[in-house]
Amino acid sequence: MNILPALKSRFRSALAGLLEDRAEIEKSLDLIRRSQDAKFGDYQANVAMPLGKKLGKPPREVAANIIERLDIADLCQTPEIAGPGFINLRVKDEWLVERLTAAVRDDRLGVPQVEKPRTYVVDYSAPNVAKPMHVGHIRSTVIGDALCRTLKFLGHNAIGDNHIGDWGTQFGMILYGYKNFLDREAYRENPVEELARLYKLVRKIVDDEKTQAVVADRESTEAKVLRETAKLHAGDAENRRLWEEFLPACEDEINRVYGRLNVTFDHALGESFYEDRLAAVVEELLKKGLARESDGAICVFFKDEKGEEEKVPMIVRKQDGAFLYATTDLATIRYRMETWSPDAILYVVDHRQGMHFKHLFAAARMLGYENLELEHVSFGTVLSDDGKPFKTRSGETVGLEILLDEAVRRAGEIVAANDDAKSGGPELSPERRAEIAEIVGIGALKYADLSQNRTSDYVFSYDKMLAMNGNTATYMQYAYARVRSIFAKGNTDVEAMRVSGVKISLAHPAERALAMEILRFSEALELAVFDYRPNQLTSYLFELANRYFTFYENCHVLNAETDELRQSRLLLCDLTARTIRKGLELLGIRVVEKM
RNA sequence: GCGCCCGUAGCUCAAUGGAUAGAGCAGCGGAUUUCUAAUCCGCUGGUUGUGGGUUCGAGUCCCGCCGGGCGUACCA
Repeated sequence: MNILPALKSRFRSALAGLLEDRAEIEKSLDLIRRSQDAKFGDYQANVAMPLGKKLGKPPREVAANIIERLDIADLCQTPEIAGPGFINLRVKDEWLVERLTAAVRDDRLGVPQVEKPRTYVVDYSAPNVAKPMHVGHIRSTVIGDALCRTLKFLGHNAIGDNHIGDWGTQFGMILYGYKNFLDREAYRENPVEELARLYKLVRKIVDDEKTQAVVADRESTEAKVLRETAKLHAGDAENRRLWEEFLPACEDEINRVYGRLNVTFDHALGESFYEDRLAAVVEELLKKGLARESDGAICVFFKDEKGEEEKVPMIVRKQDGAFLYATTDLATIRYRMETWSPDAILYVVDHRQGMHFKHLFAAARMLGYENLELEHVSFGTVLSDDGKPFKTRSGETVGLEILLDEAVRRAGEIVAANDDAKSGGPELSPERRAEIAEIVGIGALKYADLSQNRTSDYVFSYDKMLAMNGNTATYMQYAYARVRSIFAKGNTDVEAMRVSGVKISLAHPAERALAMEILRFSEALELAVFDYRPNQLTSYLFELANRYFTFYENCHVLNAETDELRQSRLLLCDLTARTIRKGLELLGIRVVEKM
């Protein structure tokens, strides 16, 4: 058992004599946390202050009562009462050593599987296949993938589903463009590029018409686009044939990007998959009296807090009979419930769609999905350094691959410069350098996003993400490579060492601090999953790498005073390397042995 | 207008209602016959936009104000 659960277990027993209500006890246990400052010990229990009020006693007295009942001597040194009633706890070194020894031989590094696995559907990335992926897809893709991996590692049944946009208006744009502006030669050579050009062209025409006075007796391009979409949805043979022709090429394109990003999905059930389930959703809403016709559209209206009807409804069928993403999303919830009956569905989608999800979730509850946790895991916008949404100088959105290429190019420069500067001369071949640059560059891009609190906007900067200092993937990958190089230099048989039964020593404060952090890995994972914030994991890894380097400066490994100490420190190195590697793996970031 | 989100060090950002609000960058000062210095150690830097309230305790919760972003009926 890890530190925090162990502490909670002891406090649970101690509090049982003081409090009747089990729920109250569990609530109190949440107030046991890691100390912010080492001088207050390793962990602190803040339970006595609120309890003091409830029991009508001074908090310090309550704290003393709790300590009296606490059976913790094997785990901690004598608890101390401080300030208004904090209980400070310092874990015994013997206990840490015991846990570390267990972790050394454990593939999971001592991280337990959850006792009650839940089933999660994680809905992330969801690009429109009709247009190339761009900067706006990074966050959803990267955060969703990391959450999915972490949930799985903790023992949950997590299902990653890429709800790709393969059925909406954007296909109407392409169909219209194909029929009116196609460059056959270009299409034959690179269909995806030509379709992307057509999409942008039609999009521009539609947008331009909106700012100009449209000639009244002429149908707008937007209307023509919508008609192509409607024809596709109605089963028009030609549009259907074109759709089937376009789709595979578009999918190959996005899959190539996922390959580079090291992102995977369990399913990729796009909007078109739900095509024949949409009408039934609308019918059910009508039948149950949840939806009604308004201005020719079928709408679900919601009540606000005062019980008054909100002005803006959720439209599930348009005047022209076409369905919208609200309809698709409802059909998708139903399908997911029928197929996987999940406990939760997480939508990793940017914050601007907040109202859509508020409506969607309300509608889902009205349809009877009341025990299903529906979560909009929202995130902010990617900005450039002028504080405005990240665009090219001409105002266009930036293609995702251009970003990847530039990050990799810059990483390549850094890798080459470092290798050239090595005291023994360069040790990496040009091919190896290129492989490392790809891993470092893409890792930097992903980590920069994941290390940010997802709810806020963030400023995109190559310099920041590839910085060699600070909370970056580069720093973490470097720490990993440094640890691994010790094994290479020392000709260490790591596998043999793990089963050798060497006793780990924590005599030096830097050793102990590192050990403590290694054992906190599962805590960090639980925090990351608790409110779906991978930055909890990156913060942990940064702290771990920091403590490793402090250890590295203070505690010589290969030239340790005795062989036992050398073995002990090698084990700490091994645990550090494995924890960094596993942590980065859960973020979808790879490591290299040399850089 | 209404709704949602945000405002923390010069800059970029952390901080499940807990002790003296933390990092990185930038600035200043140290450490290298190196286990890869892409490192480490120290210093400087704050009325957490603002005014109230709740609480033993507020950056965090509630209300007002100021400033910013986003959304607001047939795109997603």
